[in-house]
Amino acid sequence: MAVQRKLSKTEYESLAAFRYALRQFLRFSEEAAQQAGITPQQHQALLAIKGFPGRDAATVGELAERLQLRPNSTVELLDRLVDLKLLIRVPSAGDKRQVHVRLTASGEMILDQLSSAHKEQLGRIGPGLRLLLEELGNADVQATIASQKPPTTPASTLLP
Amino acid sequence: MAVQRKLSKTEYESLAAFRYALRQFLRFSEEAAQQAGITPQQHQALLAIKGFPGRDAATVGELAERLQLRPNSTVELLDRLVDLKLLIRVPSAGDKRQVHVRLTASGEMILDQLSSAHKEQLGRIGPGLRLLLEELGNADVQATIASQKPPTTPASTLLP
DNA sequence: CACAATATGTCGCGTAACGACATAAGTCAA
DNA sequence: TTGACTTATGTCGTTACGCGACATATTGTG
Repeated sequence: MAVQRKLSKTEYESLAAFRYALRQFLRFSEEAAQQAGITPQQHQALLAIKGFPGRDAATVGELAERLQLRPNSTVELLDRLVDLKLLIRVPSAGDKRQVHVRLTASGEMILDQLSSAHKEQLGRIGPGLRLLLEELGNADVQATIASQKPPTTPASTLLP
Repeated sequence: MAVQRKLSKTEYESLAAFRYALRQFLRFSEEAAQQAGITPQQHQALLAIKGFPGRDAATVGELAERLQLRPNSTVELLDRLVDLKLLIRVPSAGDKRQVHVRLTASGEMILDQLSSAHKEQLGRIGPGLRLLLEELGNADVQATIASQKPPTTPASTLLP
């Protein structure tokens, strides 16, 4: 299938607006993590563990997938969190190659605080993000090719 | 206003699922950029320029805001893109402190290719992301505090 | 006109993620 | 059982991005 080329100016603006919103959210997240005394990556790891579907622990491999990191990078990230006493390694009962990882009380506190802040922030910006995504989904292929007929007013121009 | 604490397991899972989806998208984006021969950051810069609202050029400061980077970091990023001949600096007509930046033909080609791929991908994952955001927005504060009554089945458990 | 504020640019540093490699534990077939 | 092969985790040196601190040029302001 050939890649469809020649996007309209409006589509570029929509894509850019989406990334801008994403970066703003990630910046908020980074600053929140820093204020909590950890790095953004450490925050992500804590959340991936506590928020693992159906469990509140996970193996290194599972976290590597959820964080989209190489397994060895994940090990290094977890090492730092263990040093901070925010999580502990738990030898797996079954497969002894695996190592489970679980939050400590300190880890839970920090994650709780950060997650509350993030939930609030997502409540604020969520609707805007959804609008941007909808706008990108509605991409009128006709107007895209012809680069004519301005499509429905882009949400990107409506946001602050 | 006091930060609301004690999130439910479901809320942690929703937050984690959202970040997982985000990371998957960003990973896709990173790989697409690499295959196009540039770094993810360079791709973001090209998009921010071409997708700047109302213009197809921007100043360093404007890009710093849109990319959520420090101005000096932005300069370095732009330097690399100029080296690659993907964009050019244009002295500002008015304020001579400012420097505008614009894509070259090569830059346009690469961005066009990448943007098409991203538009496709967002068409695929957009609906899932919107569901996750809606789920996070609907956060039933009642159930959150009591940590009881499983809320509406989380979209995170429905996705592949 | 002095002086503060703004915009861009330079340099050295800290660090996160990676690739390449190492080790331990499980699996499977003959 | 043994041996070969795979999987899971961990170690180490390298690379590159973003940053803080600082420098320069232009603009605004009293």
